[in-house]
Amino acid sequence: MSELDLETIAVAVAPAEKYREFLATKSLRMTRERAIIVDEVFASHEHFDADQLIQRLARRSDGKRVSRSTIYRSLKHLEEAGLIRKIARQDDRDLYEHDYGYPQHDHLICNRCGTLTEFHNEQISELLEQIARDHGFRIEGHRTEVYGLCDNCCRPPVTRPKKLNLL
Amino acid sequence: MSELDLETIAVAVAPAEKYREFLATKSLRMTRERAIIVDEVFASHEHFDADQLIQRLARRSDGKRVSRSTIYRSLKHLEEAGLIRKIARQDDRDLYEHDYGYPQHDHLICNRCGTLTEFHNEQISELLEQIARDHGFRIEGHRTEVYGLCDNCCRPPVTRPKKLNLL
DNA sequence: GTCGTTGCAAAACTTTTGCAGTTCA
DNA sequence: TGAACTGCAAAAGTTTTGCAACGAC
Repeated sequence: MSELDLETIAVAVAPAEKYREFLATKSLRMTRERAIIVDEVFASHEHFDADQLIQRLARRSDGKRVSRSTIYRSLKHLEEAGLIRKIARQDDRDLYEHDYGYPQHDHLICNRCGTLTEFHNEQISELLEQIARDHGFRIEGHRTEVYGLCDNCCRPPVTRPKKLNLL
Repeated sequence: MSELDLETIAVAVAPAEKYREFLATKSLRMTRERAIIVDEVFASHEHFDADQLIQRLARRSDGKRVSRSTIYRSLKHLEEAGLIRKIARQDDRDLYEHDYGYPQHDHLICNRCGTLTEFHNEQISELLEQIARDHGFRIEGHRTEVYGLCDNCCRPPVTRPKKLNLL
């Protein structure tokens, strides 16, 4: 099984604080709603889409509800602030992941079960840098999505005929 | 300036013919509309989105109009048939490019002007193969998008303030 | 007090779908 | 002839926006 082999990197300030700084630079305000959202976004390291975040916020027992519009508006901010980034589209929705306090990485995406596996490879980054240089291009970021079948899905089905279990 | 340094590869059959074969395998029919669409899609090698294709078809002087629904339906077929593929999202629309008669490649995408520059690098493919192997993952394809500023956009602006011209 | 912000409902947009009539094989 | 196809209009689904009330600084 492929395990997550990346580690969280040390960050100078918490996401909420970084968000606050970002807001300050644009003369925007840290509101109750924005605090709730950045909290919830960084409460779990899973990738998520807008709808899932809306669900998670609706499920909170503390009644800290935030409207759909505000969530969409905040996702834009968080992306602009470099706290999260879009990684792909899945089921016609934009998928986000943490971009702050987490090293650059790419994804293996299973065409059958949708599982995302993260990986990091420095050589690829170096090659891309080289290629960009050759084209007079200044890299700000990249996204590599590898599609195919994950470990689980390219094995023969685990639910074999009973007969085989007896062999 | 970065020029397109990829060449069209020889293909055994024309796109329209390949489409016909695909349709045959699914007991579908080659209709007047489908012929018009595959023709128009392969008339130019530029990447495009559904709306642009609709515009191009609407602009045809021969009056070969095709409805929006049929175009969307055909794009799905063409993708499934391996004739085109989605390369990214731009302006909230799926962007397509030719996938038949054209070698695998990736893109440098300018964050400012949106220009797409194609490149191909075999070493990256090999690295990805290696990484996939390590994870028990079977690659079916990949997409690498490099974001940043293209050659043009990372130079100082050519249209300077008038004052500077007088210095 | 001044703006920025929120929530709501409505709008905007791309893409999909149901259906009646049409066409291909 | 019959199943597949088209075009239309309507629907679906996500994301955005106008606006009046509200809240941060």
